[in-house]
Amino acid sequence: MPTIRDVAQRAGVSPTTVSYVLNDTRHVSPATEARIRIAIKELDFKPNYIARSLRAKCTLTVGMIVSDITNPFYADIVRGAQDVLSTRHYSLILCNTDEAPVRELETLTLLRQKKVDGLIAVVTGANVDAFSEASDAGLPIVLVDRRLPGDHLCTVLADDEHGAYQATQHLLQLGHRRIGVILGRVGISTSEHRRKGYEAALREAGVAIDPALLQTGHSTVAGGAAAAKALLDLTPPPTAIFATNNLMTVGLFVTIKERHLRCPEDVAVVGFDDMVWLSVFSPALTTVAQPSYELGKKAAELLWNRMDEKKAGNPCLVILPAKLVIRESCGQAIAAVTH
Amino acid sequence: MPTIRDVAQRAGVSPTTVSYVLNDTRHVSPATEARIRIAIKELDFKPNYIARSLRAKCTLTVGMIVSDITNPFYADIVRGAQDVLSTRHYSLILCNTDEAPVRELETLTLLRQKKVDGLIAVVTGANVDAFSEASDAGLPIVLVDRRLPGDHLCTVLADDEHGAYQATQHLLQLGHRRIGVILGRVGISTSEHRRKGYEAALREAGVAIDPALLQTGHSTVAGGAAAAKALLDLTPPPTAIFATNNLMTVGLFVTIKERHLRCPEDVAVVGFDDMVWLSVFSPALTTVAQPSYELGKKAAELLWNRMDEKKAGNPCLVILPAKLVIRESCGQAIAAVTH
DNA sequence: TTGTAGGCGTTATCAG
DNA sequence: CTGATAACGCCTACAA
Repeated sequence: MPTIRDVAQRAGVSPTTVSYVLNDTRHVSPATEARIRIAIKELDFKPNYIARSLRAKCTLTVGMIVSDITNPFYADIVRGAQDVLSTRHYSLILCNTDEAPVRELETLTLLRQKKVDGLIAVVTGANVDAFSEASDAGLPIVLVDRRLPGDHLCTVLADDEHGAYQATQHLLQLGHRRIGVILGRVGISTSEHRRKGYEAALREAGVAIDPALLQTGHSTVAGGAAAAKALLDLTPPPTAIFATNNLMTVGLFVTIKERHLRCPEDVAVVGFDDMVWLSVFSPALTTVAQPSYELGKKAAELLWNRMDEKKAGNPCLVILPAKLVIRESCGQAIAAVTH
Repeated sequence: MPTIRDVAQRAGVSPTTVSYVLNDTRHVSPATEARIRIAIKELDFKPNYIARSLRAKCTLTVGMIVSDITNPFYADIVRGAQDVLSTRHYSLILCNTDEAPVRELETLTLLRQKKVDGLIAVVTGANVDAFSEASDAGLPIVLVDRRLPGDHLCTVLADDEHGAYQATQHLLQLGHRRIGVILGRVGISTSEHRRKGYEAALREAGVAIDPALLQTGHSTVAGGAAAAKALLDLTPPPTAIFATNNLMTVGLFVTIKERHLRCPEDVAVVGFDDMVWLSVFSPALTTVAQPSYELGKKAAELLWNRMDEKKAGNPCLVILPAKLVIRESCGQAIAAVTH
């Protein structure tokens, strides 16, 4: 691999000058510049970014922490972030935590050691101090999807509460009164917000909140299935179920299928998160569509501002709308459900 | 940020010794080691990996190029690779090409400049020379999912041909004789292999190959929908359609839904790629399941061998089995289809 | 058992 | 308009 010195030698100038033309950072006579460019071409010289990073204290790399890239919701977020960052010539180191606080912490440390210029993270909620400390130490950080208590960091969220509110309200309008809800881990801000939206809609409709109708679990297919079983085992069972994330929704359908129940005839369902394939199979899922791609995009834009202008600014909170997409899985209005 | 010198000073030793205890690379008296460790703790010193990389010529970072992380198939591959590499303390720079050769080339160059220790790629097929050159220049590379002509690089594939063969054979056994197939871009090795498998099954069954029944397009929902329309517009239309990747399968179902056709009654369908949610909605999809996670895992293992032992070895070709998962979307055996 | 010194490939200050 | 020169933070002969 040729270095800047090789180029300099070949062009008969000093490495300094080569560096300057490379970065277009001071005027160089057309003649020498031409010679240098030729040398660069001939040697097929490409600057070593590691060396540059060491010197310039800037790596053009940002860290991205999500719980699992395999979850289409996070994949969308990553893509959104990546699209804006790659435009700015940043690349992205991707890390999965699987919701494990230790891995999150290790990852954070690793990324700091690799000197990423910034960080976008979907947090587990367990490492509040570590993130604060990193931020205080000067690392630009933007959280996506979930907030951290205190809101000391820049955060981009979907309007979970309103999304859940709309979903629940929709079911209420269809005549449902016993509406089960499947929530993710307590302690994650999204679960909290979605529960609030659910309760707000019920309260507004004058429907009493039955704690037995709230089931929480890990945001996985298994977690959703377990919660679904608990709900369907109630007497009477709910006539509708609101599953508040994509994997748990799948778990719910696994259970529905296992029990040979029909949707929406036996249970109406509203999910959370949207994906193309949810609209083409039966029952096409009524769901709260999160602006997943935009979440990532917005997070990256905020991060970029902070990295670029070095103006840390105050922590900010951006909330993007979530909207209900009505399809078949809720069925038609039902008269009065009396169990 | 404290440096190794700060630690040395605080412990009253030379930076050298600190470095040696850090890397456990030569014997140090217990007493000094203890002092050093205390200093490290007190200063909360963490080595700067950029500096280390520059010196050690090893970044503990590998590049991963896929066409789109938003496609669950690639997300799985990435996850598989990541799981094995993170165990080895490597992190991963993720890049999307969207099948654009230019972006692929830019990405390759960028990753080389960032001095990744290795590269895993799903190639577009257009930059054969660039990849060879990088490999010749000493960059360990493993291709996944698609091969490049000449097979000069280590490659991990799914058994596309046999997968497609099984799918087609299954449809034949059910009595179908006019079987349409929706293929991805020609020029991508997977399309070629899947076509071969399809044709082999037909040939074996003594069914003539009708070119009108082969439709190709971009591996997107839109591409799949277009191909589906072309097939369904034939007279007579095929009684079964084999869609050879996940996005195109969705496109097929979009079209089926638009035309108010029933599956499997009006058209039987076999897809490619499996995902949890495909098994819970109706019609549950019969599909050729690729070992996506294992593809990534295997690729990373091969890459790791090359990076670790510096034994480049010969290019190798690993083919992982793809297996047909039978569900409802093919329906029951039909007597004899005579159009 | 420990330390000195040089260099990895760039960039940036300062001087010419 | 151009060049020495000194870092950036770490590793590793070589020397003691």
